[in-house]
Amino acid sequence: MAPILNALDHEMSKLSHMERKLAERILASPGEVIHMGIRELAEQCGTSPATVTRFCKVFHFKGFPDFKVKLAAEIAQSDYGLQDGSSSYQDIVAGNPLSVIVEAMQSNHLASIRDTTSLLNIERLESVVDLLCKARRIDLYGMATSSIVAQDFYQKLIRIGVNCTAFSDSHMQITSASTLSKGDVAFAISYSGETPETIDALSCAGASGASTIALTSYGSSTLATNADIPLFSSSLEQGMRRGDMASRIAQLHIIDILFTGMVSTRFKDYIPKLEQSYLNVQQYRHKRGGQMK
Amino acid sequence: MAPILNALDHEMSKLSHMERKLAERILASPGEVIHMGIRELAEQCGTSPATVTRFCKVFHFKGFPDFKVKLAAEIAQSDYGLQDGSSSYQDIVAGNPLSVIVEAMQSNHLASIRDTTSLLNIERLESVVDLLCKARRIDLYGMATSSIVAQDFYQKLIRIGVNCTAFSDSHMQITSASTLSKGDVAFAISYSGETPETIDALSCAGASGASTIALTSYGSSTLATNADIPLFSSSLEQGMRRGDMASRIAQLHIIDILFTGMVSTRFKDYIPKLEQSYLNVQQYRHKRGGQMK
DNA sequence: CAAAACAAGAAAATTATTTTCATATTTAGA
DNA sequence: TCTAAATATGAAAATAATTTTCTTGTTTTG
Repeated sequence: MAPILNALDHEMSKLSHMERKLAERILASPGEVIHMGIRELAEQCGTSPATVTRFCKVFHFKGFPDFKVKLAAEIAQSDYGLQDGSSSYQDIVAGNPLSVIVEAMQSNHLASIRDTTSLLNIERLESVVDLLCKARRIDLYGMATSSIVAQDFYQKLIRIGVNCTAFSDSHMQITSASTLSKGDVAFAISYSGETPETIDALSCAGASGASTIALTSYGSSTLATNADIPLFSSSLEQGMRRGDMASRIAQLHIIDILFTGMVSTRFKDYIPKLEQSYLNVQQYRHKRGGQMK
Repeated sequence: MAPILNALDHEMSKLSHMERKLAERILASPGEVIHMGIRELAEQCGTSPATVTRFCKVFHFKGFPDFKVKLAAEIAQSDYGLQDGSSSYQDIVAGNPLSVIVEAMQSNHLASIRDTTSLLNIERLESVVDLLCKARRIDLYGMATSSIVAQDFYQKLIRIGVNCTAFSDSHMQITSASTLSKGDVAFAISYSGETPETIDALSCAGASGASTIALTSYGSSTLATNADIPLFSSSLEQGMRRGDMASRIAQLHIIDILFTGMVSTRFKDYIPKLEQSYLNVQQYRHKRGGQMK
């Protein structure tokens, strides 16, 4: 599966002192090594370029550049392998070089999307899509980070002519919620599921007769319990305070599924509007560009 | 699926005669090209090494060796993907059942994050993180979908006490841009890289003396060309009008990396602020909850 | 305890890549 | 149409990267 890195590890005992240092460095972060020069790698291992070249030849590569290209290919493949199975969330701590952050972030976001997808309940999603399609009016509630997700959904829905509004002001949320009635939908978003403003708004909407949907991180939360239909994004390990980054990506993933589901089931109604809104923006731009010249 | 080869194909019309020959040769058998020297490739295309180097820079690579390593990684990925067929971007069409949509969406979002990560230039990211950390003031520009990304970044930066603002109003963008000066940073976001309002704002910011950063989809665009430092998220096949969904996820992925990079390099300055802002929100809520009961 | 074998770096040689510069070609404007 | 500017391109110089050679010091072995 990973012939090169495997070989480095396995042949470790047969290598000389400096060669072992090289092998260790490469195994530690191969992703970094493929972007290094021979001089740089040698320095980092307290050795000389000559030794690096010899090292590459020991493993039957033409030279260092050849080694890099082959290693890059191997890494790309094994990164891909992450897709099936091992999903681990990495916490990010002080002083990490950017290359480590990039890898950790990729790993977190991939895991987050995968985990969220596997938690999805198709039937429940279908009910939500159906409710949203039939809704006379849709209210979106979300504070802080979750307001970003709400705004995103809002922009999408507007483009297909759905009557909806996104609120991040807690007073406006409640005000709007109290004017909803049967056939309307309130859609509340909260990472923790414990944001009091959002809980209040959704409860109020439910009391007014609207259907209520909650999108929160997986686990029993007040918001999810109060909703007619709860949807869940994957939750990260507790205490990872910076973990709402992956969660937001997962929530947007769900939003995309819901939106695409709406467009797909009501193709004939929505697609022309989507095309039209796209073209209108283009045309407006063109006109403006012409005027400016 | 294959951002580099895709870009070569897609940008073909914008390339010059010799550059097109190069693109064609590379597309014909990329697997061969990654094992060639610059001289060899030049010869096979009846051109000079100089043109090859320039060609690589057009596509924002550091140089020919950098191009080879990145291409090797991409080929390895797509080869692997062919085995289970799940790695390509899927377009979503009418009447698809939700289960298909869910799978397609997962595939798209995963591919988007992986592709974007593989395109990242660590040194460039480091420069951006450095600029952002040292900035006296940061302006964020983005229209429509991109304003969501800008808002997201804004919320993060505010939490660590950075002096910044996110604009989606084109007049405000320009107004603010013209008041920037040396030591300030303008950060523009656009999926297409051709949003006129955003281009104007970034140019204006540059003229005012600020450092300019662009975040766009991969490929040569006006916005990227005008920026001091361009950053790229992976681009989808043309014509996939609903494709900005994956792009937005990829852009948020980059924002997360930048933000985490800032926090990580300036741990001592930022973390206390981050903790404090978190605790303050909690405390405020608790107080409010008490009063209401 | 020598002689052979090996490891490893310094520096030279080679090779690869990038940049500069001069020239040819195309494009845009008068 | 002609000229000026912009662009494209290759030759060659400059730079950088890599490999090889040569030397030295170390370990191993008889």
